[in-house]
Order: sequence, then structure tokens, then C-alpha cells
Amino acid sequence: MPELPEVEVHRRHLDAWLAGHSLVELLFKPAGMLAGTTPASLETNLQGARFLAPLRRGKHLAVPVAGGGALYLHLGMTGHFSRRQGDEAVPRFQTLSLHLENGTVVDFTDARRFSKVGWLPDHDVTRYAPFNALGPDLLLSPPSAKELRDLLSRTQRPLKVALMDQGVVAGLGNIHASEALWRARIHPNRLGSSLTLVEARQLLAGIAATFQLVLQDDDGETLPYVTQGAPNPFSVYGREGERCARCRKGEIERAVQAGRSTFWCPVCQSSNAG
DNA sequence: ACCCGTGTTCGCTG
DNA sequence: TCAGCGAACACGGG
Repeated sequence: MPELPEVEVHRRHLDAWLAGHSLVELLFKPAGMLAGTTPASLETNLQGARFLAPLRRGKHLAVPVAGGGALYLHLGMTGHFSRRQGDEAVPRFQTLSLHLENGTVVDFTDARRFSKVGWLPDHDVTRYAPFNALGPDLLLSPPSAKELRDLLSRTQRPLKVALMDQGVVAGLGNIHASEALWRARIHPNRLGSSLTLVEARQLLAGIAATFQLVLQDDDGETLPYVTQGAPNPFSVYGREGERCARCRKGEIERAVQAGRSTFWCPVCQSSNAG
């Protein structure tokens, strides 16, 4: 369930579950593979591996292994990690299972199978694709307002679309891009090149706040996503036709940009809709 | 049965 | 070169 904050929650889980532990058995049902990785090469490289502290950049994860190299993971649309004891049933949608020396098993499940798994040849994963193509990580090393404005000023695309380009800034997906723009009171259709310094500052605050909604709510298992049957935790996402919770005047609108649904309040976010 | 979808990539067109 | 569009990937859920 992955945009940056959800992936960060998964990284914390992997840190608690994997770091310092060794692999005794690998079960792998090939889903998407990182270019250059084959199932056989992954199994060879992971044989008996001892895992170190996992790292995240944007929505990408890497778990370095003692002695060199790292397991690469991307959750796609529906990737999820869970943990069980070795004698418990294999979860539905399993794509990867890491059996550890302490008797626990860490499973990677992915119903929709858009996830990717791979092997990176070095601990310095940022040297390699896909890490080397990412813009600044919006949680770990967020740009300054000026840097963000400069990054966005290079494009004539709508802000919502530019913000989702992982090469511009890394971590925002379809939900949090709409949410952050709503918090910053900026219309999603504004061109990246039109963003002012003040607006860039508002946008950074909006991004931080929208991420915080997920990170502070981390109870270890459930993440606030709309598809879980829980009430929609978001302010505009999935709320087309509803009254804006902030101004109580606008009715949330929905439009498709770059093939993805964008939601916004036409009253709060009216600035130069362009 | 139909439509939608948290991500990413590729090909085509203007 | 850039931007926009549609499709593709594969499958569950409303």
C-alpha cells in the first residue's frame, strides 16, 4: 500500500524483523524482476545472507547483506510485508518468503503483482538504477522551498503531475500528491513553472503534514488506506462531490491528469487554476 | 458484468 | 525535447 510514508512503515518493520538475522531458506515465485536480475542470480546471492539495516529512497527499498550487495524491493500497487512463525500457513498472494534462523518467516505478498524484486551488487545502492534516477527524498532529505521551486520551475506540466515524477522529487504518489496540494491550497492544474517561493514553502508543509498522517498512525500493521473497509482517512482523495472539510463551501472535484484521478477543493484551491 | 485502482514504463502523436 | 495520451502489466474488490 505504498507511497513514501507507507513504504517507510514497511522499512521500519523490515528493520525490526530482518536486521541482524540470517536467511536459511528462500521461497520465490517470480513476479516482476529488476532489470538485470534473474531468479537464479537472486537465489545465489541471497544464499545464507545475513541482513543489515534496510534503507528507503522514495518508494524503493534495499536490504543490504553482510559481505556486499543488497536485496532490492519495490511494492508496486499492492506489495505488503508480514511476519509469521515457520509453522503457520503461507499467506495468500505470496511472492517471496524469507525463512530466518530464528524460526520466523518474513513474507512479501502482492495481489496485483506489479511489485519488483532484484539484486543490487553494492551497499552503495544509490549508484544504481532505480535509485540513481530519483529526485530528493521528501522525508529523508527534503529540498528547501527554493530548491523545490527550482525543481518544479523546469517543467510546464501541471503541478500534480510533476510532483508525482519520481525524478523530480521522490515519494509522492497519487493520493498524497492530491492531499499535499489541498493542504497547501494550491490548484493541481497550476503549472510547475508558475510556483512561487511562498507556495513552495506551503507545499513542503503540506507534504510533511500528509506524510505525518500515516507515520504517526503506524500501529505496526494497519495503514490508513481507503481500500481496507475503514473510513476514508483523507481530506480530498476519494471524496468527489463531498463538502470540503476545511472551508465547508467547496464541493470536492475530480479530474483525470496523466491517467490518474486528481481531487481538489475548487474554493480553497482556486489560485490561478490555469 | 462493468469499472476502478496506492505504480511504472513504453510507444505514439503533436 | 517536451508534453499528453493510451495502453500495458495482473488481479482483487465494489
